[in-house]
Amino acid sequence: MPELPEVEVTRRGFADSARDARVLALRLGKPLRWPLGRDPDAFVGERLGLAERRGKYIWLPVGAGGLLLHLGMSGSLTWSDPAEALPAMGTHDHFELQTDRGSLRLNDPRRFGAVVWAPALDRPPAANLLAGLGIEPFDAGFTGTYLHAALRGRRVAIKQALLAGDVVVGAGNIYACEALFLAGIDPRARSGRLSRPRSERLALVLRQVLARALEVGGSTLRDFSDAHGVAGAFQNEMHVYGREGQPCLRCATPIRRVVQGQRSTFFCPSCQKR
DNA sequence: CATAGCTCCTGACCGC
DNA sequence: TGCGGTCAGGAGCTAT
Repeated sequence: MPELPEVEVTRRGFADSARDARVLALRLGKPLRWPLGRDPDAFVGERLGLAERRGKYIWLPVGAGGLLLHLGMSGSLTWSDPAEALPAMGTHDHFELQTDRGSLRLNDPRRFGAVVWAPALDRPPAANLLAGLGIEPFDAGFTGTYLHAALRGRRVAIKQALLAGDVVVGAGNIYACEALFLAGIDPRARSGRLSRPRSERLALVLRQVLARALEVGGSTLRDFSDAHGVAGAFQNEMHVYGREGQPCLRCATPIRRVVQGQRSTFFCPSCQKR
């Protein structure tokens, strides 16, 4: 599942190559989450800017506007150089941007992903989709103090608060579970009850786990690969995610799985406290 | 405002 | 081997 590390790894994989490229054609496959919102032919001749990331979204400037892309849960973007023979669009290829410098293609079996045109990042529909997103975990403002204050008054479990993305962006199911394990916090703990020191600890380990995943190319459980088709390796370093029943790597207690908000949560009942 | 539930989609997996 | 049922999951949307 593409979370912040996977999205950022993807962005880095094509941003420089795509910058300043001229659009030759835009092709669409099956519908994604929302319609593109603009005539595909209108992109032809326009120039790409430098792709940036906000949360799990990628903003790719095109002409005077841009495309907001999301990988959903099974999407991957690949960049191929113009020299490479471009394979025909496959069943799960739903978007392709051909340029004079290469092609960007979105493959997404589940089609929870999105590619939406907006006249600017701060105008609809991009602005609507980004509204309400929390702080970037690598922003200097993301501190224990911030986290503690942002969670104040909340009754939802800390795991769900992390997933919601309105406090801090970037963590999906994998990294939320891993960060809580590393912080020694029970995922079912009420978010508003998190102490200052534990908030501090959580902010720190969340940044650390995301940074580590970024370093090793993200996590590849099934579909994910970077802009050059390379799989990530963080799945080999997971402590709790997907490890139900297996011994905790720290204390050997069997890892437990519970469901929170229709989502699986994995944790060590011994290492993680409320 | 905060929260819970529903929804999109399809490959993988399970039991018969 | 084939088939139906169930599950997973990001996040917007609706309802409470």
